Amino acid sequence: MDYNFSEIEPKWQAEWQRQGTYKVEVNHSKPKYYVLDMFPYPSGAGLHVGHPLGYIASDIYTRYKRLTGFNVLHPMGFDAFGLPAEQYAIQTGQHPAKTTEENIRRYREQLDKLGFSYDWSRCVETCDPRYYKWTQWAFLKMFESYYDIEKDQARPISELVARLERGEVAGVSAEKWAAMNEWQRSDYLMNYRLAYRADTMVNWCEALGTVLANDEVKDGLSERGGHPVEQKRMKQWLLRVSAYAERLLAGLDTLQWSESLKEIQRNWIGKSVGAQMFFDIVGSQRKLEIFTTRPDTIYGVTFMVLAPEQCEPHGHFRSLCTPDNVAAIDKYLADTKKRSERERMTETRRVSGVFTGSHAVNPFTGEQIPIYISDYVLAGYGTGAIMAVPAHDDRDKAFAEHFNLPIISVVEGKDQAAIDGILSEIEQRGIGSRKVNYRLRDAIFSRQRYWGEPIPVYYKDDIAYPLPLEELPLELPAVDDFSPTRTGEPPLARVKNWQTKDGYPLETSTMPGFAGSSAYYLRYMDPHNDHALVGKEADEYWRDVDLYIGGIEHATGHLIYSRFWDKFLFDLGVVVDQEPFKKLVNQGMIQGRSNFVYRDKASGRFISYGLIKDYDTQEIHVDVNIVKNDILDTEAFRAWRPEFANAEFVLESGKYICGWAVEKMSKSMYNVVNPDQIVADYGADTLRMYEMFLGPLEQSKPWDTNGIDGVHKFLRRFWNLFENITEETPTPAELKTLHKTIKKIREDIENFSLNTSVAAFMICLNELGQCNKRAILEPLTILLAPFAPHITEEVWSRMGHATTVFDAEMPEFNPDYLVEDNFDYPVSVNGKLRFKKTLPLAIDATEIEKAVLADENAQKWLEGRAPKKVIIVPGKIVNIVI
RNA sequence: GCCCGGAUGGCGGAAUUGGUAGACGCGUUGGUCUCAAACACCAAUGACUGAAAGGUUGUGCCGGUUCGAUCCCGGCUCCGGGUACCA
Repeated sequence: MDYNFSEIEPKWQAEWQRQGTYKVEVNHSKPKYYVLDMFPYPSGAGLHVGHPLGYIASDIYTRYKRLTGFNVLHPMGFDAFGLPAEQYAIQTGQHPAKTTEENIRRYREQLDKLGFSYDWSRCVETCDPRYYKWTQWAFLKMFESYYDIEKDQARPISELVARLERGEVAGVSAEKWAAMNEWQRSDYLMNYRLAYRADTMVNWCEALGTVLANDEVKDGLSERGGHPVEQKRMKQWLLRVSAYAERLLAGLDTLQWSESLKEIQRNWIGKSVGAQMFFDIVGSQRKLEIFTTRPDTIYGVTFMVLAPEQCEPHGHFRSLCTPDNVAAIDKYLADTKKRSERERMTETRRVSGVFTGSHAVNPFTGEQIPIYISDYVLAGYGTGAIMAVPAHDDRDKAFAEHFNLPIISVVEGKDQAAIDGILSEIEQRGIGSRKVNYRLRDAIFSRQRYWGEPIPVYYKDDIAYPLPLEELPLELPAVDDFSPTRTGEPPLARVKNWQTKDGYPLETSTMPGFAGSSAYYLRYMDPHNDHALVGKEADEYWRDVDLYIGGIEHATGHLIYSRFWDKFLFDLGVVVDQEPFKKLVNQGMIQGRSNFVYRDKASGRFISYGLIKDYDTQEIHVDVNIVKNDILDTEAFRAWRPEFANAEFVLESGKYICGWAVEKMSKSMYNVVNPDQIVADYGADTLRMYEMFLGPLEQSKPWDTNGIDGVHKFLRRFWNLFENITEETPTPAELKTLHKTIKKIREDIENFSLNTSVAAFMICLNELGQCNKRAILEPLTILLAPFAPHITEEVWSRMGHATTVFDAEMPEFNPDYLVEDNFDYPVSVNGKLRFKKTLPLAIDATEIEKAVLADENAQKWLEGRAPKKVIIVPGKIVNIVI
């Protein structure tokens, strides 16, 4: 009987579904394990061969954990809100809900064909009101919370109000609070709420008609679509992520993430420790506040610099601009504004600036130093003003050289003791204090778009009020036009009755993409709970994600927001763990491998790759699906496109060889490989094992089907062993092979070294030869089951088992089978002569030395040269030094 | 610029982290089967040299430590990723 994967695979997929093989429930008699994939955005293009890489790895791990006795939660869902569906809707008028639903169905079909062990009864879709009810709920909780610095956690805003009423908040007396009207109070509390509305500089994308978060902007262009992004002042909802900066940073140390990923997050949080200092201003009562990490260089300060925004007509330091300089300053401000946008695109920098006309006083030297304005100082970081030390900072130096300002060298290298000394003095003299600054900004939380969660807030006299929790979910209303209104308002402004029951207008912007993905891992634990995001029992059992697999591209977005969200829920007492993702593995990207044909410009014939140097040819992308091992299927090529119907070829060795290159996987390069095609040709088990065999999981690599036959051949050989299974007793050599393989596979899975484990299976079969003994094949089947679930399930049932192979137990490694009587010692004589000597393992070093020196080979070599010493690494090597 | 990571045959990649470099797979060559091709199976396969045994050389480049270095140290080159007037 042949290995008929196209019959076996659908049969078992249906059977697993019928039996609910992968359904999991809370089970206190077993240890839990939670394996999570980053859920996909269901795009219209469907899955390509790169998507499943991480899913296959996590599925192998899930099945392995289950076989070793864990109760494994392994869910899947869809990140269904997002821009592409909406862009498509604007173009075609098709409702995003409809296209999203279709895409999800297609994704689900494709995923099912690969034999994943997801518990689909726990599937969540972020655009489902039953799901986004809890996204909105968390938002309202954030709105009703503030960050208590002393307790170092989020607390209800009502506690802050109570403290204000008692006059316990610095700067606001009880009387002052009592005297405030509703509008003023709302305005004041907005400075504290964890979800707040503020007038801020935002990344505005004209083409997309919406604002974007910092992590959605790359090199001044939108991440989706690559449209230009500009800075604009707008009123927006934000999340006070910055309040959690220190906890987000400290928490990293407790996680089993790759160092590079942790480093990306550390840089993004960007903690810097230094001092906040106040400089007197000549002829003014005001002080100039700066932040520096190097207070020890204070004696080298020769000028001050302000960010341009500080000196705009309504800016903080406009008053420092003296009348004779105002004209020059305004010209400079106008120039920088224009320039900054252009420069973001070209990345060129040049020194520029203008003198304010005012001077500050160096508190340590008493010297008067000029105050400049320059665009190299950023308004958004620190205090938007710096003390310039040209001798010890490259940017300050460039500026000083350009404007002929003095450069005074004062310190050599960074000396923490000196810094601490100066800091103490600064604090003593009351001119500043120790201060920590973070680069991490609050996350902008409104998008001027339709296809997202409505923000559950309404307005009364321009004051924002939360919708009562009982009224959640606030469902996204139907519209038939998805573009912004004529006045530039979001699509929800078109909705006739977009208001509360009492007629107050609702917020018209929606939540960003990261909202729905921030707590989805919690919802999987208890997906049908109508009373809570996650119930106590479910949360206390499943706790956190033990293993999270996904792409590195979420390092500064989802993985920051999600950790923030989790910490907030922890403060609320809703979840028991402070970190959501204990261990995280980033799978590499699968790139496309394009193929080319070469058309001779003179004759129009197609020249095989090895011969093109003799012709003047034009390189043309050819569909990789009609090329195998770089050999073109010439008939398929003629059928591919009408203009090639009569193509003629110049072959080498009877074949047309194509050229190739690694490029991004994309339709236009004809290098997209669809997993469905591979599954049809080779089966899901082959695809699963081949994707793992391709190389280390974390590494990016081009998709290349050149080696897939080797893996398929392995499965066929495995299948054939079961043809005439016998009950014979295995030989010691066979048992040794089996246990060597058990050891290797178990270690490799634990280390995610899945490429070498596939190799280990192949070595195992090579060594076993035609061995068809049940005592060997049965444990081998269980071992292979995580990798190739269908074929193993089939042979398992043919071996007479009534239950699924995944209810079996993973075979244990027994070291006794690996003990050998003799061992090959490689012997090297001073690096020249090398030979192998078989010696008993259990003999002591001097005996080994004697035996080696007595060896014929060694004696011949050593003739006339006395050995100085013999180095023996037990069980490994003998080295004779002459 | 700064911070991470990497470089091994014709190709993808192994190497118990200081102990026989190149596992496993692909490709290539030769063979068996076949009228033939495909499939399958067997064998060889880093390079140079040699009829062979063997010899020489070999993990991006230069140098060092060591009996011994893909691995450790110093200095480069190139490639990938993150980040960027962050004071």
